Amino acid sequence: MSHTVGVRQARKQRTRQALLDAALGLLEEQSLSSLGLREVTRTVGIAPTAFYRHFHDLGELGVALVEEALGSLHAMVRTVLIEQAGVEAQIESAVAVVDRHVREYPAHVRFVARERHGGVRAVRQAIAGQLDRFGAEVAEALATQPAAQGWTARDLRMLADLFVDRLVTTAAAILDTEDADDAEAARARVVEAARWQIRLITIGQQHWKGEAGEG
Amino acid sequence: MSHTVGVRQARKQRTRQALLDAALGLLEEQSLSSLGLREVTRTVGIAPTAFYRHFHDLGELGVALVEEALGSLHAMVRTVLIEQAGVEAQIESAVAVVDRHVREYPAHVRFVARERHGGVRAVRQAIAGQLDRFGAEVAEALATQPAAQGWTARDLRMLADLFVDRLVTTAAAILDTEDADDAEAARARVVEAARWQIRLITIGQQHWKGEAGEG
DNA sequence: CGATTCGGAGGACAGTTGTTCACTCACTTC
DNA sequence: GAAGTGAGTGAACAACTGTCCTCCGAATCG
Repeated sequence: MSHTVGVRQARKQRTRQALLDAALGLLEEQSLSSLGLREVTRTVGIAPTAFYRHFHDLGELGVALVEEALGSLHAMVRTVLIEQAGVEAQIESAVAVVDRHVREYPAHVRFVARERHGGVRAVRQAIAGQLDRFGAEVAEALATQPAAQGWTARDLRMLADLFVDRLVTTAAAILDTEDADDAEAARARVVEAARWQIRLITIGQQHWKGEAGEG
Repeated sequence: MSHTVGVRQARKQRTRQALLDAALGLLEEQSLSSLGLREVTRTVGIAPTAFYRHFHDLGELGVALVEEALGSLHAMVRTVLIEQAGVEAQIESAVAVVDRHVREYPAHVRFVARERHGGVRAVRQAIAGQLDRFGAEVAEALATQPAAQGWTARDLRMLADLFVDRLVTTAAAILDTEDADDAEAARARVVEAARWQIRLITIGQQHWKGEAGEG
């Protein structure tokens, strides 16, 4: 009973992961719609036909990559918005989480930024779906905060989307600093600008009702 | 002296434009790094080798497309921020300009959104350069407004970038509504959300000094 | 008018692509 | 331990790619 999972199935999942890893590596310098099936299998070291044992399509592989890249996103909402107390601490934490995530998984972030509006419909929809769920979760978390009492669900959602878009844009902007003159300094500037911008949005949130009470 | 421009040069520029148009059309359903040179010349109706008379590379064609797509951007700053008086009118005007621009040039907008983080470095840099100039111009325009008196150039630039990013994101989001169930309604929701979000940012701007006076 | 320039045509080149088919052979199952 | 499953192989297919070279013919120039 030492192999309840099955040697075969384990080996299959290992080459499946190898395909995902190889594709992610190749996608650092091209986009999914130009990636070749043979290109991927060649870098893994298997025959081209073996690819079909795992995916019908390169698009299907792309969707799997989206899951891998954005699946861990949801745990972050809790980390930032629930475990932290105080607006300033939340801003600091949110930006820090993004910064750290880009440093740890640059290829995943690049993939999402590139394919969010890329040429493969299925992948675009997968990313849009994940970000939509993410926005909903942030809105839900915001609703529990004292600063958002009395807000409609719709307003909370628009605010959440504003935060999410800003974090996604920030992640992409951090990546772009990699080939700058002084990469680390440029990165610090982007992160600082993101903190400033989110703080400004928060101030807008706090004064919303007083300024533009909705009819 | 009726042909000072030259029949030859005019014909050349006409096929050059045909190449750009054909490429833009093909790029609606794929990304630049997967676009084929022969694919483009085939839809134009010329021999593959004729391509080299106009561009060394498909990347070079891409850079030309960036110029075509984003070159008209700078005139918009004046339209929105100078010709309009009053914050509310400016917000309305900015969002309306984006909405109209996406409706008139959807392929150009899609191209920019797709290639902003796409697989061709030269095109990425061209887009980044244009958006950078755009941000600088918005910051400059903001500086003339009474609401921004006493702000540092750095703060104005971060605020401008926040506006620019929001408008770019909105343009891309509008495009995504094209294949929704009720496209026109979804589009209206996106536009309304953008207005709401920009209004909130503006409120943050107005209360910035009072809340977080910098040392 | 003659000479020259140059946008475009057409053929040919070696490589690459996705997909098919029949196959092997280690693992699983009974 | 025999039968069956299924991940991976390897050859072959037609279709396609970017680029090179030579050539044509109309627009330009002196």
